[in-house]
Amino acid sequence: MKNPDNPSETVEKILHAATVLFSERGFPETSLRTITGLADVNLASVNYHFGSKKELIQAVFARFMNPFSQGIDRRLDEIAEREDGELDTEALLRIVFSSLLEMTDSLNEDPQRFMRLCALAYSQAQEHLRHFIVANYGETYRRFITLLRNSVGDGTDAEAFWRSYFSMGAAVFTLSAYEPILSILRADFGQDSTMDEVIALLIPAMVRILKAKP
Amino acid sequence: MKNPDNPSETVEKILHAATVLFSERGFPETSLRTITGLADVNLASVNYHFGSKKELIQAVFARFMNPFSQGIDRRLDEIAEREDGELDTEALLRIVFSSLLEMTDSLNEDPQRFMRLCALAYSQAQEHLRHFIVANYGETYRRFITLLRNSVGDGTDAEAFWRSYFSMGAAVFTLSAYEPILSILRADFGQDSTMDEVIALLIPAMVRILKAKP
DNA sequence: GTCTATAAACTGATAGAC
DNA sequence: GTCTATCAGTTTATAGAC
Repeated sequence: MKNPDNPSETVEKILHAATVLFSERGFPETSLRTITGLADVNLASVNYHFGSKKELIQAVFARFMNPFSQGIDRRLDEIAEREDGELDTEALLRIVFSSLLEMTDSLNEDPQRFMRLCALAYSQAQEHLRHFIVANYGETYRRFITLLRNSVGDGTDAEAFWRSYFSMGAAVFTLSAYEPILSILRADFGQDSTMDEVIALLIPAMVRILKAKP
Repeated sequence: MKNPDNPSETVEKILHAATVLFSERGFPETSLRTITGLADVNLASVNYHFGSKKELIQAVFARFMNPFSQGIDRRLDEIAEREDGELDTEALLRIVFSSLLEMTDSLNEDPQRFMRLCALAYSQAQEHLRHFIVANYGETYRRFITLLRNSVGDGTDAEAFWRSYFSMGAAVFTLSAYEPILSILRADFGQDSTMDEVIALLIPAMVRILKAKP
């Protein structure tokens, strides 16, 4: 992007439209024409402002990931400063989810959309995107995962490693498909759940996966 | 397909090549030219044998899903016939995983490939595919999910419902990304895990998610 | 059933006027 | 910074010869 610190109105319109369309259809299924059409800007403006479609995809992620990783780092810093800094498994998971919701709230975007983009980043042929994410946010990720490993207690490294992916899968899968799953719950049981309620069920479930057997 | 019961060699070559390429790149990223090139058949043969790219995608799924759902039904039938038919949560999960591995083994395909196709079916714009799966295999799914619900004990329906999706996410996410996750385990810990070992860790983790609190 | 050739419709990207 | 027009490359799908 030409000037990431002061995005023009056109840039913001493109980023929002791209977020909506990418999360609903996937990256290759969404053409630049569809994005510029929804954003009501000229087709050529994507290449002018972002350079290419790949760089637009990365910019969409950076818009979410920058405040998200900063939120996690800030919360970890605050706890590290305190003498009695508690860092049990549940507290660490709460840090992630509160950072996630704070970020989507301040961007005025749906958390499900961001989770869906994350799922797409790992299920579609977007090698450039995974490299971009690891290169820019890998440090915060490694800091967190080390703390998480220390919080889950004994057990072999390989066990703890796979359990962390089991719990990540539970979270990413459920939250990225939140709306369709919810519509099944409504149809089959006539019930409803807010995302806060789902996260309240999800956190203890993740703790139970992550913790070594009692 | 013209004659699903006796697929020609051309049809089988196309289905295998499509399985490999779709699972590695996703559906829209894989062109019919790439598929017919790898299968070493003529470009026009896909439209001749399957009608369209959409129907090819559905045929790829049917090849896996038919023996998979039949395997689950057969095992459930066998247990239902026995007087002492045990149907606890772990036994039900073992039925799914043994049906999965039996199916991929008899097709001589990689289970990870099939799990990756499943993840893609729900993360890409393939509405037609999700309809196809629900229409053709929904009955076995509902039979299984009812037994699973009965096995997990008390708790509200909404809780049990969300927990079943948490555990499904843990399984689909981990197994569909088995190779890339394994390469991280090798790089960071110098360790290795077979898929059988991962499933052996996964089943108790899923049971712990599914079961209401002790 | 298999092939070639081609239609018809997209795609991302860019040159150049304003 | 925005626009039109267009290029060059791709895609799925099909018509028609063999």
